[in-house]
Amino acid sequence: MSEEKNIGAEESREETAEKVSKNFIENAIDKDLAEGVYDHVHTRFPPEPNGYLHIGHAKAVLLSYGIARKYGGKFNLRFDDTNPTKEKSEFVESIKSDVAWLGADWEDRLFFASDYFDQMYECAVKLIKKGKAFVCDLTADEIREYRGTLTEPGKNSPYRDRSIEENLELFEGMKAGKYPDGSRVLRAKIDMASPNINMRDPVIYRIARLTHHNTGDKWCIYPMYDFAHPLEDAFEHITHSLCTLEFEDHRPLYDWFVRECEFEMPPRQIEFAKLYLKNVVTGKRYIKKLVEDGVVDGWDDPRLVSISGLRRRGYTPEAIKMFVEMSGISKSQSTAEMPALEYCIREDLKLKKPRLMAILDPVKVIIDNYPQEQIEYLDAALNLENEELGSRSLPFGRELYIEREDFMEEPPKKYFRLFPGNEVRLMNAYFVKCVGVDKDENGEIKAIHCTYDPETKSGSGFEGRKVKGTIHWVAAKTAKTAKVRLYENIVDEEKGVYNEDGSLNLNPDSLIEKEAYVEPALMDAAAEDRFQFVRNGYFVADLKDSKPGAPVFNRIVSLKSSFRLPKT
RNA sequence: AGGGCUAUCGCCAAAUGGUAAGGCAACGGACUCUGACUCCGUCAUUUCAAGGUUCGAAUCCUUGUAGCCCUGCCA
Repeated sequence: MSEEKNIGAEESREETAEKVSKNFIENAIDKDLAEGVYDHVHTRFPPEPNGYLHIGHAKAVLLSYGIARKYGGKFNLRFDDTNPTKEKSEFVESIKSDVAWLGADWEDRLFFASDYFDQMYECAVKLIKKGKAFVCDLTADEIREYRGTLTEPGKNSPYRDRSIEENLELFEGMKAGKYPDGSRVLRAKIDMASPNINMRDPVIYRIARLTHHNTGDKWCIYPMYDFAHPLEDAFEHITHSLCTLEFEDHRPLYDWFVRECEFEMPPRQIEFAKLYLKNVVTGKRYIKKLVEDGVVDGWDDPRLVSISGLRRRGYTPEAIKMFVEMSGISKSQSTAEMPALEYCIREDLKLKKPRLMAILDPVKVIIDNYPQEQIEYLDAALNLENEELGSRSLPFGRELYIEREDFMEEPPKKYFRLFPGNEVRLMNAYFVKCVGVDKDENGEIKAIHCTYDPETKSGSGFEGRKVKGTIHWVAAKTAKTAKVRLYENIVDEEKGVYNEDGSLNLNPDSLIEKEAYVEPALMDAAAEDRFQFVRNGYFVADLKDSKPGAPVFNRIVSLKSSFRLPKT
């Protein structure tokens, strides 16, 4: 216990030293701690197990977990499973796996709202006994009518003044299954004229004979979110219950339940803005349709921003954490841009991962003055900026592949790659000079002829002359092929995410698969190994489709580039 | 008789009455065996608007404006 606190305190010092200012939630917590409202911090992430987590949830997970860590407190994972119509065990498993992957450690504190159903029932009884709740026989439609509107007050239910005894008996009957589904509800007795609609005698229990993923058929009444959530927080001794902005209007109700149920250390709800990404689809119904239509390869398709999709795409938990921290916490509705996320993954992988060569769009180069059958093994560093990564043996020969875009027969100004008469460096190897081009009958380039200069070998210390361009390559004779997948946004950013009818405006080129020539060392890649393919971007060996000796590479993100071919 | 919340650079975001941080993006330039990285420089005389208070206002007051959320027996 005290050891944990020390670790937390140490981190707190480190992190505040780096971070100039705190966010508004940390300020509020500081104040609570200073005023003695709480003497510790305990947070939670409370998803409903009704779907998969996405990048937006990552903010909520990492924020609550991060705050707990920062203050030397605890963090719970709790499934808010009070509505069996939408919830499945499949989702609790995927959510647990995603939260764990993100690095949020709930230790032994995994909870289910449904584990508290007995306690919640007791709280409801307590409210009835205090005259603060009543059983209402109005139909759903009638309740809606009685509720009033945004601009008009509601009116009291005719059942509002039932005696405590009658309410107790009726509520017990509800629990015992005496009444049909939907025939009665338990409501809090608050104020039908409140300008806050949430306070107009909200429903707190409904009758529904549904099999619950956790409690089975034990219950035929289920508590509503507004009643259940504050109780869950209180039962777990949560201090700061962080949630998103749309629950702001529910806070008075949250506080009302906590007060009326008479908890000793009431939790405090604080709301923050969700994290949206520009031009990115997160809507459940849209993604569901993409999956059903076979447009994407499941909820973990690398083009999706589900946590599992991001993982398959090659994003790291570290990068996602960096992104969430970079985006900041506030109450103003905000939409981050994709390049910020891309920056984070590049930044994370830059020094950590080896940089090798692969040719995505090959054209052949023949080095006329290089011995016909010779293969030469070069020692090439895996990452010039991180020597610890070591080097690999890189085969070089007379015939090579280079990228088609690295050669132009008639180059524009400032093109300093390969063109007739020009000399470039083959990365990790020699200078080569273009001396001619073979074409077929259609004028398509079949091969580029070069000569090389043996004196210019990499690492030889050759200083005789400099060359403006360096290009990457793979030796033809030893090249292996691997499937690569290049991803773009699944929707068309230029013309807009949505069509006029509300459907998604899909980008037909969101996935391009090709066979690439790769250097032999890449064939050892295991699933989830990440690399930089020099000048092409960062790639990951696909989690699902990579087989030993036959990796499939997903492009995580391209490299930044300021190179622009002048328009002709 | 509506209520709640939010407005600071293209995008995030700090500043807690003391003279507009930082990051992403963008744009110059240097360097370069990745047109990457790195480095250096540019990028809000002004904080939604208009008034007011003050020696001093993004911060306080007034009046507007705009955006988001709320009328599930969903969460």
